[in-house]
Amino acid sequence: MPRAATSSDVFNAVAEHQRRAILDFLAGDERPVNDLVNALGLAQPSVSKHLRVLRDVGLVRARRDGRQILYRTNASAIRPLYEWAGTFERFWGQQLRRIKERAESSHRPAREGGDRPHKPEKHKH
Amino acid sequence: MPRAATSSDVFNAVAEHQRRAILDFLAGDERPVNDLVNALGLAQPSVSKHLRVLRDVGLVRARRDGRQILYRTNASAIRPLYEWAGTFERFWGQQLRRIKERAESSHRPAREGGDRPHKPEKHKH
DNA sequence: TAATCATATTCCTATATCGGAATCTGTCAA
DNA sequence: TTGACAGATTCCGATATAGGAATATGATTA
Repeated sequence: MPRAATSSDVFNAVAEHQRRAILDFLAGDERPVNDLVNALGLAQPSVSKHLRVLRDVGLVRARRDGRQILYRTNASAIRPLYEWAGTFERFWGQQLRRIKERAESSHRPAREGGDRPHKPEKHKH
Repeated sequence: MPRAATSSDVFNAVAEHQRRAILDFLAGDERPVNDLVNALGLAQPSVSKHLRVLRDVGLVRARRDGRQILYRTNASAIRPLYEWAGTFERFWGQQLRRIKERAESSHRPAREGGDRPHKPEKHKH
């Protein structure tokens, strides 16, 4: 089995660096494709293909305006990502605390039982 | 050029559904590999390979404890993702407002196309 | 009508991938 | 020691990819 398709969900679509750059550029207001080509320095077909992927997963919206097509980031499609990442938020502080503790205890060679019973130290035989 | 390596950055590593499941499971406290095998119903080699990717980008930390190796999610590595997604936060409300406006004006013969580029009326000639 | 601009699609190819099966490494117990 | 357990690694194969080049579609203007 190969990797999941880039257009299978937001996570896969957003994995590509250039597509994130496109979303950044298109946040706020709509722009024609050519603006992206100039701003990102990519070939026009590349931009079109990236936009296709982004549109397939709902990350951008498109609207024709005469000759050009105006794209705009659909920010709400990014929310699932934001919320998933946010579920780890409460562990950030926790982890920083743990690292700090470890750093402090490296000063003193003394080992003492902590408040939390953690598994036996890595020991070698 | 193929897709960027899964272990090239957090975004690519996290694109895979099973790896997100692993991160969810390993948030909070450390667990041996076998717990993951049982919890996710994946083959052991698959789990090991996913863990390898996650470790390469710093999303998990490993520690040997006797026969088993305990893994734990390194939540802080998820922050870049959270912060990138967060830059779009201010557009969510904005966009919801726009959608609402559009819905309200749908009573009247509103100009302005939908979310996809549709063929405009054949113009007169 | 033809010419031109703006964008999309198709064809091409090297490559990283995921899962499965088999195998290897390392640790503990008797 | 041997055996058993816990994980990691290697080999395999089908597949979706990203970029480049060439081409196609669609809209406007002369």
